This record gives sequence, structure tokens and C-alpha cells, in this order.
Amino acid sequence: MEEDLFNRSLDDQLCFEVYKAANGFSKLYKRALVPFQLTFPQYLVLLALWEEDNVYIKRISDRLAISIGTLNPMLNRLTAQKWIKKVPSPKDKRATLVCLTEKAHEQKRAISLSILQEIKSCNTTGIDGQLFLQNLKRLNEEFDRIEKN
Amino acid sequence: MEEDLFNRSLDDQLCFEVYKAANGFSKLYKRALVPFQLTFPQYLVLLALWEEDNVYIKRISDRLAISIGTLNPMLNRLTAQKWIKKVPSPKDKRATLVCLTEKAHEQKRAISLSILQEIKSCNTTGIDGQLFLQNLKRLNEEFDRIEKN
DNA sequence: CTATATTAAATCGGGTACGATGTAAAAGAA
DNA sequence: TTCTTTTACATCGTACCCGATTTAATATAG
Repeated sequence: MEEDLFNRSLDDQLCFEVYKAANGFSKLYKRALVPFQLTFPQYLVLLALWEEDNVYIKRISDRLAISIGTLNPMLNRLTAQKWIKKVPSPKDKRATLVCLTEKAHEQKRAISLSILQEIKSCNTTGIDGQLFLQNLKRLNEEFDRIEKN
Repeated sequence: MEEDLFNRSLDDQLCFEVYKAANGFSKLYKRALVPFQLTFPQYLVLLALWEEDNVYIKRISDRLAISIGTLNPMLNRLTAQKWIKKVPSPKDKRATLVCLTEKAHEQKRAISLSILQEIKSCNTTGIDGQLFLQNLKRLNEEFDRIEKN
């Protein structure tokens, strides 16, 4: 009865499927991003900045749900590769503003296209993208809520 | 028209929601695993071994979709903490068999219970677990297929 | 039977990923 | 104003995570 709760097969574990999917996406995007020398998390940062440029590091950290300890070294690498620029905030001497470089604006289209190309190789039959996204968002909402406690 | 393909909002990206969900799960499980000094990926290894013990490293690598480069150091840490044991295979001198220790068998129930407790704190209203899992499996199938090419 | 190819592990380098800690600045309370 | 708390960022240690390379052993081909 209760026993099967402790004998859940690996294949029935939601956490495991999500884990694999995340690594799968990371590899898929990596292939598309190789020409630009970008990693998947770095691409997420650019994605956030293309939507809203010139923002505090804290803002990116919140939006991507990446800790400062992870994000800051990433931003330094992106700066070294001339994708972004760190500018001290004039209003708040603690804070740092992050903005895109010309290179990042110029390459946006090419990057998106390369990813689109890669995604096309993926047969999405049997996947309900809308419902899938909906379930994921609900789950992430819950993770957010728990985090706040 | 075509333009919106290049202006997809961060919030519409499946890859991003999966990315966040994976990190969320990792944190959730981490809390449950703290008393056992285990990480989430280490727990996955134990999960695989509880199901099928005394297997080649390669077998675990395939089942968890974790590269040897990642898995091998993990196994060494699990060995150091006395969760598993590495035994040279008698049939194939290249290969190494991995098997669970007494500790791993004894603690199985307690670990499962701790995780169950943690999961209970999660309000799953609005999440269709079955359908969610189904979509994830289809996606991972596709990632597998692409990998093989 | 020998030369070649494949396979299982191990190792390495670069890049996440997090929680804990430190530091300086800003915000709030007294 | 001054004391306290909070905030933004930076850094550190531990643990993934992968692709590439190396090494030894097995399997296959000629």
C-alpha cells in the first residue's frame, strides 16, 4: 500500500525527468551557441537584457532565479567577451548597472536564428507545448513561494 | 509576423522554465537530503542502484544520462562517504562494478521519508502530474534521439 | 593470428550552481 | 543625528556538468 511510495521507479520521478530535460536543453542550445562562444546560461542573460537593458545585477538575478554567487562570475566572463558592460550606478553606489554592447545588439538576430535552426531538428509530436509550459509555470510558482519562507 | 520568433519573451521560453524547475527541484531535494549529507545528483545514483544494484559505471551513466566525466568523481565521493563500493569486474578488466553498502540499504527508508516530507510542503494544485510527466518523457525521448546522431 | 577498431574508465579544463561570508552603502529607527 | 538593519555586490569552497583526451582491455577484421 504505502510501500510503493518508497519504491518509486526512477522513471516515475518527476524530478528526474525535469533534470534530464534541463541537461538536454542545455546541450541543444550549446550546439546552436558554439559559433558565438556562448553557453546556455549566458544566453539566458542576453535574453533577459534584450528584453530589458541597463538593469541592476540584482534585477537579472531575480528574473533568472540565479544567485549572485553564480551570476557575478558569469557577468564577468560576458564582459570579457564584450557582450555586456558593467557600469556603476550613479544613484546607488552599492549597485552596478549591466547593459548590452553593440556586439550583443548586432548578433541578436543571428543567435536567435541559429537556435531556431537547432530547435527545428526536434520532432515535437506528442508534446503539448502550451499545457507543458502551464504546468512548468505552476511548479516554478510553487518553488518561488517555498523559497520566500 | 516572423519577427516575434526573434522577440520571444523570457517567460515564453520552455527551456527557461525547465531550467528553473530543475534548479528548484535540486534545492527542494537538497533540503531533504542535508541530514544525510547527500546532493540531489548523488541521490539519483542511489535511486538507480536501489532499483538495480551491482552494475557497471557505464550502466549508471546511461540510465541517468550523466557523462562519465561527471559521474566518476561523484561515485568517488559516494565511495568516500560509504554509500557505495567500487568493485573491479572479474569478466571485463576494463569495467568497474558499483554496489550499495549496508549503510545505503539501511538509510533508504529514512531518505525516502525525508523527501516525502519535503514534497508535502509543495502545493501541487493546478499541476497535472501525469500529463506533465508524459510531456517530459516525450521531450527527453527526442533529446535522446538527437544525441544518437 | 595479428592489426585495427571499439569500449570502459579515468582525468582535465572551463563553466555553472549554491550557500556562507565579507564589505560598503543606503535605509530605517531612536 | 547616530545607531541598527537591510541591501547590493563580491568572493570562497564544494559539487556538479560536459566534451576532449588518455590508457588499458576487449572485440572485430583481414
